[in-house]
Amino acid sequence: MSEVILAEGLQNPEEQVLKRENLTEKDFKKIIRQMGLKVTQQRLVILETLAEGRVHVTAQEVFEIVNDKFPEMGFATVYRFLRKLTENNFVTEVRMGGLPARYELTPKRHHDHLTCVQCGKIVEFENQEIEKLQEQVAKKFGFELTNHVLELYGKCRDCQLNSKRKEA
Amino acid sequence: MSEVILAEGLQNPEEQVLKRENLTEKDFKKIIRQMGLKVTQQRLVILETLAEGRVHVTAQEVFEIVNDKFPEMGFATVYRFLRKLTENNFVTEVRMGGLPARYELTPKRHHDHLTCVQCGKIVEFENQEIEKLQEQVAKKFGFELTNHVLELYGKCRDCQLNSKRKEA
DNA sequence: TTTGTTGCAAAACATTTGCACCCTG
DNA sequence: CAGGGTGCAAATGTTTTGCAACAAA
Repeated sequence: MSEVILAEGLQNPEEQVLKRENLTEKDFKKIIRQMGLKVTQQRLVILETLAEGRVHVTAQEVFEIVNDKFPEMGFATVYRFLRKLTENNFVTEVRMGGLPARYELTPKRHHDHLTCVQCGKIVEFENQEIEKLQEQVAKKFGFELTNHVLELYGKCRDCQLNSKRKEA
Repeated sequence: MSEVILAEGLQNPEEQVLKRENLTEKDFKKIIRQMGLKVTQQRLVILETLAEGRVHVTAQEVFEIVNDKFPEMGFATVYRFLRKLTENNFVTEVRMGGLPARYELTPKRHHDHLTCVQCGKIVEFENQEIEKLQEQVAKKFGFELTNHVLELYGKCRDCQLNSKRKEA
C-alpha cells in the first residue's frame, strides 16, 4: 500500500518522486551535529539522497543511488547512518511484511492515513482525540509509547458513487 | 462460540497464555481441508500449538514447542504451514521492526495491538472510543470504512526497567 | 498410485559487526 | 593527534528453497 504525502489530487503514485523537503547542505550539517556526530561526505550525500529522491526508499536503494555520487561508499555506512537517523527521529522507518525497511525524512507534522481500497487515493488526517486515547491505552498497560501506525481503509465518495452507477 | 481473551485488565502480558479458541482435531482438519491441503500429523500439531499456546508466537517458538510433541519436525515445515495459514487468513502475522514475525489464530473479534519495540511482546486491546472516532474521521472525508490497522509501539514495563538497570 | 508433504541442509536475504585504516574536529 | 567514522568482509538471524525420501488420498 502506498503512503503518499499530499496524496490529494495525485493521479499516480509515481509522482511521489517530488521533493518533500527543501533542505540545503547547511541543514544537513545541523542535523548531523544535533546527533552529536561528525560531518562526513558520506553522511551529507545520504541526507541529500533522502531529501531529494523518491519518498520511501530502502537502505539498498539509498546505497545504489548514493554510489553514483560516491562510489567508494560501503552499504554498512548507509545502514549505520540510517539507524542513527531513525534513533534520533530524523528519519522514519516503515516496515511492511518481510520486505526490507523503507525510510523517509520524518514529516514535520504527524499524520495518519485514510486509504481508498478501490482507487488507492490517500487522505491524511490528524486527530488529537485519537492520539490522546492511544496514550491512555499504552499507559494502562505500562507501555511508554514511542509511535504508532493508524491506517483506515474504506471506499471514498467517488468510488461509492461509481459503484452505484454500475449497479444501475 | 469462540472464547476471546482480551488484554483489558491483565497486569502482565505473559498472562495471555490462556486459550483463545476451543478447537478440536475435527476443526483443525476442516481448516486444513478448506485450504485444499492434505491433513498431516505435523499440521495438526502446529494448529494445536497455535490454539493452545501463548497468543502471539514466533515461528521459532512454534517450532520449539512443537518439537516436544513431535521431535522429527523440521522448522521448514513450520514456516511453510504458517505461510499457508497466513495466506488463507486463518492466521494473522504481526511484524515489528526487524524482529521475527509473530503469529496468532485470526481472532473472530477485532482488536488492535500494542507492541514492545524492544522485546516484541504484544498486548491486545479493544477501545470502542477509538473505533468510534475512526468512524467519525472517515465520515468527515466521505469514506465508507471497511477496516483498519492500529498498531501502537512502545517500550513495555519490563524493558523500561531493564534500560534503567543498564544505565545505573 | 499419484501427488503433495516432509526433513535436511544449503541458500537467500537484510542487517550488523569486527577490525585496520582514515579523516574530522 | 585523538577518537569517531569508514570500507571491507565475515557473521548473524530469519525465512525460503531444492531435493530425495515419504505419506496421504
